[in-house]
This record gives sequence, C-alpha cells and structure tokens, in this order.
Amino acid sequence: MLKEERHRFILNEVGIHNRVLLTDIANLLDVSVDTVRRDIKELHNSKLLKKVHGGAISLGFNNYNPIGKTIYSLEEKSRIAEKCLSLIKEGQVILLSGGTTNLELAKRLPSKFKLTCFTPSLPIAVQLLTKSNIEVIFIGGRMSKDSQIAIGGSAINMLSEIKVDICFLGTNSLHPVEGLTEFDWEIVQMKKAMIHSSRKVVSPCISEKIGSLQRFKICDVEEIDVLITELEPWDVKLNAFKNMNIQLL
Amino acid sequence: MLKEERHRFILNEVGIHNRVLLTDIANLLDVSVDTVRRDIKELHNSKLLKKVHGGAISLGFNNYNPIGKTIYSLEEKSRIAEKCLSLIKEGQVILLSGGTTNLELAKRLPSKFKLTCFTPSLPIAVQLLTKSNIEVIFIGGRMSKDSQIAIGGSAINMLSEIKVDICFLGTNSLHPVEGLTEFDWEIVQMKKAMIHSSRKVVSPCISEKIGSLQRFKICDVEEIDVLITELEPWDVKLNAFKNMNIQLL
DNA sequence: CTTATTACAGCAATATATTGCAAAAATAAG
DNA sequence: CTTATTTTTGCAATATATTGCTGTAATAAG
Repeated sequence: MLKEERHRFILNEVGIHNRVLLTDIANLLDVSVDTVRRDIKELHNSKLLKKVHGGAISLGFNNYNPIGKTIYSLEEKSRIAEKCLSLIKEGQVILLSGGTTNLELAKRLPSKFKLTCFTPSLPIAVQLLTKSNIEVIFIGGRMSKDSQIAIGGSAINMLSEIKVDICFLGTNSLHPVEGLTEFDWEIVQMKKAMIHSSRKVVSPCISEKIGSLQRFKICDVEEIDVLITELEPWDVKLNAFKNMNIQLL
Repeated sequence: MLKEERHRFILNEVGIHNRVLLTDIANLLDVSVDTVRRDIKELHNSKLLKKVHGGAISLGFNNYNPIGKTIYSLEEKSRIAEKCLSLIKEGQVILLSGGTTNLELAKRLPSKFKLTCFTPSLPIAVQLLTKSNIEVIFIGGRMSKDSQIAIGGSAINMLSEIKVDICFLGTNSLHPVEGLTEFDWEIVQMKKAMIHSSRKVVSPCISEKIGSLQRFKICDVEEIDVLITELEPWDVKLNAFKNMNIQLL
C-alpha cells in the first residue's frame, strides 16, 4: 500500500467520523502504529487534520457546517446515511437536497461507484467533487446564505428539466397528519420541484423531527416512498406511519 | 513498445485503479522499473497523475483541500485582484469566471459592499457566501472535476438569460494576435457565453501568460475591454496592446 | 501515586530513487 | 543508403526513503 493511499484513507476517515484512533487505522490498514503515527504527523504538518494524543481529529467541522450546531445527533445522521446508501445502485441518477444528513450521505458515497448526482447544495457539491466516478451536476440559482443551497426561479426551472431515479429529501419536520413542512417558503418551492423531478422520494429524517410542524407545507406523507430514521423500523415512535403506503427503513 | 503507448497504458491503469505500482507496470509491460519511473516522472510533470514513492496515484479524487496547489504567483494575483476591485461600483451586477485570480478577487470583495455576483465556480461561490451583503447566484450545470466550475448546456443556457455590468474573465493564455485561447473546449464555450452576457469584459491576466497560445480560441483581443496585469500599464511587455482599443490597468 | 497507554528517538532491513554510463534504437543529415 | 546525432533504455553503484522494532520518556487515567 502506498503512503499516499494511507493518507487519503485517514483523511477520509477523519472526514466521516471527525476523529480516528491510531490503533484502529493500524488494524484496518494492517500496518504498524508507528507508520500511522508518522502519517498523521505529516498530515498534521500539512494542516489537513489535527494530531492529538492517541489519534487525530478533524480541523474542519466548522468549515461548512454552521458552527456549534453539529456533533450532537451526528451518530444518528451517520446511521441514517448508511441506510440511505443501501438504496443506491450503481449507475443510477440521484438528487440530493441540502441538509447535514445528506452531506453525511455524500461523504459516504464510495468513490468507485459510478453515479450521477444532482444537487443544489454547495457543501454537498464540494464533497462529491472529490469522488472520481461520480458525475456532479449543480442545480444553479440564487444562493441562500443560511442553507447554502440554490433557490428561486432558475433553480426550479433547472429541476423541471430532469427526472432522477431517487431523491433524498432532507427533512426537518415530518408530521403524520400534516405531512412535510418547512420554515422557509423558498425552500418549500425547491423541495416541491425536487419531488416532482423524482421517480422515488426518500425522506431521511432524525426521529426527533417526527411530529414537528412548520409554517409551510411541502407535501403529504403519502408522497414519500421511503422514510429513513435512525430507529429500527418496528420502533413504536413510527407507529403512526405503519398503515400508510410508506416503506420504513 | 513506444513510449507514448506506455504512457497511455499507465494513464489508463491509473484511471481504472486510481493507483499503480512501479513494479507492476514494469512487469506488465516487460520493461525496466527505471523506464516506468521515467515515464511516470514525465506524466507527473504534465500533471496527468501524481508520482509518489513506489508508484503513482490519480489526481482526480484527492481534493480534500486545495492546500498545496501552488502558492507561487500569489503576489501577482493579489496585485491583479486589487486592481480589479477598483473597477467595481456598489450595486453592480458582476460575473466571475473560475480561476485562482478571480478567487483572490472574491476573497477581497468587501462584505459591506452591496453587490450581485454570478459565478459558475464552486470555490468562488463558497467564498462569496461568507459575505453578508453580496447576493450570490450560481450558474449551475455539470461540474468539471479539474476546474471546479459548471460547464455544458445548462450552464450556458443559464448564462444566456443574464446581462451583467462587468465580467471578470480568468485568462490563461492571451496572445496579441491570436487573442484569448484555452486548452479545454468546454471551458471555451463557457467563456464565450460569459462574454456575450456582459456589458464590459475585464481580463485579469498574469503577465507570464501573455504571448502563450492554446488549442481553442475564445475571442479576439479586441473583445476585451480592460486588460489587468500585475505590471504597470507602461511596461514594455504590454507594448503590443498599446494601440489597440483596450484599457490597460 | 501507580499503571497503562501512547510518543519518540534511534536502528536495521528492505524498498525505492537518483545518477552516470554504455548499448540500442530512433531520427536527422548528407 | 550511410553516417552522425539525439533519444531511449537498462544496468550498476550509490543515496535516500520507508517501515517495524526496540527501549525509554511522556502522558493520560484511575
């Protein structure tokens, strides 16, 4: 294994988990701890991660994500992202809306997977461009400073011209009766357009968001094909969805 | 076996596996490792792959951080960016093509300045979104992994619908007779569209790029309104442009 | 304080890089 | 076609880099 490969592996791990242990990496790559330590030292000197006692942690964290917001519920987002991955087949065309859960998914898409990804999200596009076999198409438009996604007429226009296999629709509020809702009207318009452009709509949703309600409505629950939470599908919290026409994952 | 054939073989292997070992290639092609090493050195110098200890690795999928991407000529780019700034008036609508010089310009745009900025460049958009008073509109489309800008039909389409006050057109090759040229045909199409969408075209150009020539033509020198280099306007290197209808800055 | 883990420096074995050189191959010139 | 020149290639000698291991120092944790 080339040194450069180890470096990339480590950076990738740090990117996903925000931290790594020397011993874990050494086991995974089947090299000595010293080698990993020296690798991490180099990466530290190149300011690509921060070397700490016992391993390394990510510098980034606050780069693209609104500072402070994260870390909490990162576990859950990871679990959800992993489940999302299982729905994607090589060669498909997918659409990723914004949101941190989808960003986690983007990080985890394997480089060697051949995929076409549409997205209006800047941080997600940045992630995807590091993956060699993924074709990235940015849905352009006026950029929202908060959410870092493109919104407005031209974005919606561009969406109207595509039809993808799966849309992963970041979900902030999911109410069993009222459906999907949003705080921002512009984003509602985007999400409506995304649903319209997709054969299959997947809603990755942290369970704590279930039952919450915002000002504007995106769609009814029934328009979602798959609901993915960090819970097991038989969890009582998901009871409300069990006799609906939705796949729980 | 011809050198060119080996080069193609190596690039192909790197394309498929993202990495190669010197010894593997030497065995497969039945030449000495020295030969392969020299081949890889050449390909490295042509920036077609990255030579590492023991082999070579793909460039494509490493972009975790644009750090290390030539710091050389940053002085000049800064000077140029400062000059560009002087052309921008509050309230204007501007268009920034890709390129590191324009990225420097984007970094320097003052936050309190009210501006509308169009750009097809991912890193530039990321920069601009940190500025509170700048409205950012991303020209979406298929993303080029190399240049990190949107290219192709939908990007050009979106450009066709706008008319901005000033376009800052990153310039890699400026020849007094042959005009502006580019290596990549897709980018040529983008730049043509950008010129067409702008009332005023400014060409920020490191002086060492003056006189160079690439495969595809963007436009004649006369279509540029302002040429900005790091040199003083009376520098002899700019003589060729002095009786043209161009403002030198 | 004590213990367990991790960091670091130095060393040796191995792998890779570099250099100069000569033979072979390709190219240019007559 | 022949000869001279340049480029390419493989080889050998030497230099450098990488890696895992050792023993010892530093650090974290109870």
